[in-house]
Amino acid sequence: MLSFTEENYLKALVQLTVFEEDRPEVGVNKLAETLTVKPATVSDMVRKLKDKSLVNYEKYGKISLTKKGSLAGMMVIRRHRLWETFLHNKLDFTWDEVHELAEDLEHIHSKKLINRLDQYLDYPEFDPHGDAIPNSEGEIMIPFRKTLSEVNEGEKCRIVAVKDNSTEFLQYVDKIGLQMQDEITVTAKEEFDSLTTIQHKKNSLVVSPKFADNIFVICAKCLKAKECNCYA
Amino acid sequence: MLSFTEENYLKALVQLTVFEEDRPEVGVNKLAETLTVKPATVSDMVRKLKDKSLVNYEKYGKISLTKKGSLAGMMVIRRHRLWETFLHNKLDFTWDEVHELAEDLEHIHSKKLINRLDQYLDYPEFDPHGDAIPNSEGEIMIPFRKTLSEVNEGEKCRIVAVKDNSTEFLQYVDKIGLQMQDEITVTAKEEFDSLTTIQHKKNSLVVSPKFADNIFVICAKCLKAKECNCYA
DNA sequence: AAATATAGTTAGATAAGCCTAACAATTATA
DNA sequence: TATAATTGTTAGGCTTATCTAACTATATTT
Repeated sequence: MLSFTEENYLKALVQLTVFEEDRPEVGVNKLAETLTVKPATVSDMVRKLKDKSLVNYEKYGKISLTKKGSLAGMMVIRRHRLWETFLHNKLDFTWDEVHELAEDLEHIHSKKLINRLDQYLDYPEFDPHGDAIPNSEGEIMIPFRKTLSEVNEGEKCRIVAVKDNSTEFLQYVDKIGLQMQDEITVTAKEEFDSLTTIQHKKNSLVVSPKFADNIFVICAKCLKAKECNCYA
Repeated sequence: MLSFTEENYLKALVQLTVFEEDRPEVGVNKLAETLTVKPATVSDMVRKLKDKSLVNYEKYGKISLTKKGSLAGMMVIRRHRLWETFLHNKLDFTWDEVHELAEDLEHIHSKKLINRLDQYLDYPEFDPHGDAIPNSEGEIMIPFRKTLSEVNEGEKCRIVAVKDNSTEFLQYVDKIGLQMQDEITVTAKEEFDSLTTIQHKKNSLVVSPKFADNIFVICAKCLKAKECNCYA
């Protein structure tokens, strides 16, 4: 049985090596930063995870997940995202409130519980932030998507997810009126200060690069995104 | 913020001093036994709880809850019983499965979460085992009830709760066909071996004293039980 | 009241997770 | 390539929650 802490290490590793970066390995410092602990702590812990065959690691080398570790991490993410969906869909929590609560709920281990919850929610594919929910085998759809920053001028796209799950960011998205599945068009990209202007419904909005980096979209051109899905 | 462990100590103390015994204090050994830890461990922990003003305690004395400790313990029990009700009513878990899962869920602290859950469940008064659920102020109805063992020969009563929440006991109750709110009549009490014979629907059942001690009933005579309720 | 039994305490250990401070290895750069 | 910067490791400490073993206080019984 994995501890609360071990699970958080594995979850962070999945996030860093599967979701965020394309390289399936990560250094001690990066992991420490993600978990807001000191590198010394990670050094110790990674040795422990290696002993349990959850990660591959050699002194002074990079950290990567074994199949076992990856599955365990993926299950934590499955639980997290299912609870988020429950809180949002059934208990009417706003999308900026659910992440923090799910940080605790994700550590409840019962497989039966989580599968019942999945059923109760009618097998949702995405959580309230637009992230795919791994299935009970730990497989996840990786949708073909990019950040708003990567969209070319003139292109039309659909907002499908957010990268940053912080309250501050999510409330800001609410404030300017954007919602998941909304269609937008990039009308201008300013070279000088990297501001992006988008057309959304009847309004024209100007967003910062920091903002645009944290919005995931699927472009009109590849709306057959479903066909591009793959499993991690 | 209380730790997982501290909460379990407080919960056990509420159970021992409010629900089970009438004396509002308990010894180190008894508490240790309840928590399945060694008395030495309790000795240490109780000192820590005293420092936090959660219990009253003097060396070699008895342990009792302060108002603060009692409220905290009651909230753990509220969370436990609401989660049990959720698991049973919404996720279709059987009554013998819910206790164990709720042991983990009860430690999720968010007051907002638990109050939303309460609302979602339509403010249930009792959990699946017939135990009253403390309200958001930590108040609880103590129903006027007794164990089946205490019922006199010839008396009619209604099953309202079980004392033992173990899978084994609950499955046994299921097996012999008893359900909460069922009416039964004590038709015989054998002096020699303390077996109790009850009439239940069309059947006559013989139950052991161990069994009868773990079934709570309200007698026909005092069916105005609601009027006898008090708050702890 | 003395002897015994029960109940409770203390001291010293251990394991998990974290820290700081000092050091070592690796990588980048002049 | 030598030096500097970055990255990672080790040693030693701290806290929480637990244990065992030895001891002490209180309660019961003869």
